[in-house]
Amino acid sequence: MTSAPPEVEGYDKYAFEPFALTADLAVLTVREGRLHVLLVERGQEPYAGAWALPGGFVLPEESAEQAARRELAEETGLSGDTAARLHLEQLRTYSDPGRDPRMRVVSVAFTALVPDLPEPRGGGDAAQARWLPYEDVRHLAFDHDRILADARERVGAKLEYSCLATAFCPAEFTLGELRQVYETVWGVALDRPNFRRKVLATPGFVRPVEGPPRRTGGRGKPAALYRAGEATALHPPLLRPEGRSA
Amino acid sequence: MTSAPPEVEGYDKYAFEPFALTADLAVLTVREGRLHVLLVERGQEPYAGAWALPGGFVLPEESAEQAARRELAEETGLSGDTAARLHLEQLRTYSDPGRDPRMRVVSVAFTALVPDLPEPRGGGDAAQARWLPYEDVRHLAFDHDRILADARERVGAKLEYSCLATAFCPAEFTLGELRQVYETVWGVALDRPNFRRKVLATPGFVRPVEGPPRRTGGRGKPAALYRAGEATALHPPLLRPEGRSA
DNA sequence: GCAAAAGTGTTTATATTACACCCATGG
DNA sequence: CCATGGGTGTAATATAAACACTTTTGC
Repeated sequence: MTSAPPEVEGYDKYAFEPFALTADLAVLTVREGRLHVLLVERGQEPYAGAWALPGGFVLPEESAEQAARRELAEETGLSGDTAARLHLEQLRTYSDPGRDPRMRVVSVAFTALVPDLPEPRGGGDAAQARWLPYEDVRHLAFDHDRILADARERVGAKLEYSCLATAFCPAEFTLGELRQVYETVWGVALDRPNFRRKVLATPGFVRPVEGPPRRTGGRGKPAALYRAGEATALHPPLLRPEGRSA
Repeated sequence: MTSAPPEVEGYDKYAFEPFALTADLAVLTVREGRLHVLLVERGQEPYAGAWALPGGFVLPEESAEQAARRELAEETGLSGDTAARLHLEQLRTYSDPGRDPRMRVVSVAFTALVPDLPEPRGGGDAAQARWLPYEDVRHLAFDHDRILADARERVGAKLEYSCLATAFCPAEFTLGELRQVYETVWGVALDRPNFRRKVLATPGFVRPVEGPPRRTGGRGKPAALYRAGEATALHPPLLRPEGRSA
């Protein structure tokens, strides 16, 4: 229910301790066989000089998701057009009192899965923005360590039963690249032939690219190219060998 | 990132349009083979007289989850102790500008799965509180129709790969009751023998109750009793016949 | 006895797993 | 020609689905 604020009956917006709302992003990508996270170096207190997830305050006329896209474009130099098309997913909201020393700040966290992008340039409030390997990340500002860990867990689980993995790939990709996404996020090796059959047996997961141009990931035989299909769910799911879920 | 609010550098908490934060709950139960939702009738404008999800404002020293438990206890007459033990799960946050006509209100929505409880008594801001069959619910206040639909979808998906279904059951339950949870939420009939094997084959899903007392759900042969086990994930998952996922 | 639900067994289909093997390319 | 990754085939195993049958209760 959404009745009037406590201690107030006449909707006096300023009569109670205000909340600030931020949108923070865990932007993940697979680069050189390792999971990477987009981080910014904070330019001001608190936590000046520390690494943090990109994000910022939600403006009065924005939804949290709009704010997330805007902040991402501002802080990384992505074009607004690219940011508008990104796969963004709401992760959860962090509302513990005291998570920001200045005032009551509630953060709506998002997860973004992106293909390997060019190195970002800093901008906005961020002193600099960089991709860092997930394993090397420690001691982020605020409760961002926890947010990042939650994002990683969620992504690992969603790969099992959704077609999300294609979001890590460029528009056209080989099945080897797609498999590498799973292997990187799950940290296991998958059987190549079985992976291929599984993916191709799922209607709408990937669609072969017509023109028989082929491309190689480096060495070896050139592979057929695919695009992401229209399906979003995976049935039956692709379970990881030593499975866990959310 | 969480730098200073826009248009402000000195952390003047009152210099920008304030947000209010609410916690709203989709409390679901299975009753007489149908999914039911706990709703309250609004006692004041806006939407006075309309049905809404229980919930209310997050207080300055609370997290959203604490607020959700407190509001649930207040509005339904559940003991604070019961509310403290409920299975509560954050669903998502709704932040569209304009979702509340009075001011900028952001809602953190939770889903609660509860066993068949006694009819609630109204309290707090609510004129009355009632269980209503999910299928009959329409035209809730604010964007609560959407929140409720999201909650239902999430619960249906989570039954597949988590042990959540036991949250709908009382402390001791029969496998028939557990199966009815699945059948009700998914709207399909499940094969009894196969369901039984599947549940018993999952370590930690249910634990048999020692004393061989047995109980019947109504007619038929008395069934063995079980308690919820310590497992939270289901591996491999229990897929619904005509599957979908989140 | 009959209906209803529990519980056991069995058969068949489908999915997963673990390999062996050939193909095309770069160096 | 050999290392590397793409792609095909196949047999062994595990899981899921369908259904027949016995048991125990209330009425």
